[in-house]
Amino acid sequence: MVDCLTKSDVFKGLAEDQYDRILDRGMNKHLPPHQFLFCQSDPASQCYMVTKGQLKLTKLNENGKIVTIRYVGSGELTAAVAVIKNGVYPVTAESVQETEVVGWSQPTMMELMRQFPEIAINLLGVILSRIEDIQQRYLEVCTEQVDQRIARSLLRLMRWKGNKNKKGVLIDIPLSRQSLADYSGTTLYTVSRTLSAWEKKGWIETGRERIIVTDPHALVAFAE
Amino acid sequence: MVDCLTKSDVFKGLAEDQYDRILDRGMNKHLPPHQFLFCQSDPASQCYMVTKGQLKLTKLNENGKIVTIRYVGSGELTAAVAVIKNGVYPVTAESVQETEVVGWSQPTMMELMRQFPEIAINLLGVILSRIEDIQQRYLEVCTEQVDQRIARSLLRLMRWKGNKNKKGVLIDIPLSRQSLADYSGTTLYTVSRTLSAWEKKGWIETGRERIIVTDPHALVAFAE
DNA sequence: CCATGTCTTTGCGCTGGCGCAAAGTTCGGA
DNA sequence: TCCGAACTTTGCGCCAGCGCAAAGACATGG
Repeated sequence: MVDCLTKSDVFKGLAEDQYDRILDRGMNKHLPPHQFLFCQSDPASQCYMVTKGQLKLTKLNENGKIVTIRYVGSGELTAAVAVIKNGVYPVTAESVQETEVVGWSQPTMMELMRQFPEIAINLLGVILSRIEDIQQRYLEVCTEQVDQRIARSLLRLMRWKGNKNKKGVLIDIPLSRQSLADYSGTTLYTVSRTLSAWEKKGWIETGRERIIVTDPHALVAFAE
Repeated sequence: MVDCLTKSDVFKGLAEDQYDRILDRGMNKHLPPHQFLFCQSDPASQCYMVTKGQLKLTKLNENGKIVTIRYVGSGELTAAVAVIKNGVYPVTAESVQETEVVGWSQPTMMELMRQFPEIAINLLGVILSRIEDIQQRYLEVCTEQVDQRIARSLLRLMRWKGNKNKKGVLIDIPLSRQSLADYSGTTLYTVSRTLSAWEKKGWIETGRERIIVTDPHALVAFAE
């Protein structure tokens, strides 16, 4: 039995007891912060649903340069590639904080999809949203200036994991300048300089691995 | 009845007569060059399979800057979003040359997927490959230099639609400097300069909207 | 309370690549 | 055969953003 607040979109439309049975077929795993769940180029054996915490999906090029493809939060599924193809993981998954996941092997997932055809259809929908997200980010990185991209990244993270408090909206994961740079397709230095400028303008408030967006409206306008 | 050389991966595993019946459920469309099949932000009503020619999928940002997401050739499916979600097309599809497609409406596709569950599974596989492609391109545009990206784009197009002849491998679609720039996330000028340099080195041979890769090996090495 | 490691900031110089402008090339149609 | 439109090339100047270096801020454990 797993303590999962958000039921994954992949399993929506299923009855509670069916959902429980599906969870029982999976393997629970617990990850301390900064632990790898799977690595790029490893054979893809399992797909995972995050039940607590969050994963960061990154991709490396030949020269060791890194880029963050997306963050995966509670209730979200990842490594769908392991469900269908006998391939390798195209990305690396690393826990951001303490994180819990449920993993299903390829045969198990196949069996579940046959038993509950909803799942395949839902999975299609989830993956399509993901394509749209990465296509949008591809467009941005090709056509937008660095500071616009940083603004959009912040807004994206804010919508995904923003916690409203008296000061503004806190992005509720440990987020270093380097992490934000990897997520925006730029460098540590440029992120630092840009955030400093925005802090002076009163748009955000920053701390060590912590960002509060105090004026989301200004950021949205800036991102155009 | 449609003259389609390559059967789409989406319909593989189906018997010939089933395939024919599926094609009969679709609507044939013929497009002259540079015609739009559908436009970004239009309600997504149909998904399409290309049976002849090729489509270019592009995406615009707010300032009118354009980027090419991918090319779609004979036998490939596109606008899968129309199958599952009641959303809008996230990209614009434009014919490169004279092109023929078959289109299916959302209800028809849903019905076909229920009748032939293979299709949903195949579709998942196709879409996953597409995610991997765009994720890889996202990595490249974030981490690689412009000339490396142009090299990779050329190689990608070469593998996709290369025709070997005595001189080398001809990329067999009309491909302007501007198109290659849109596909590589750079500008017309930079592409022109880069191709000129490569031509001097004897790696390629160029003409108006035409590129022959005479030394693929050198290009591969350059792209690292 | 200090020590050590990690994260952040900022000055500075450099350069990859953008984009204008203008000339050259190619193609199709009249 | 000539014209005009579309495509391509190249010189030139400029600047956004990179990345080193060095100093500062913050957190954790002994």
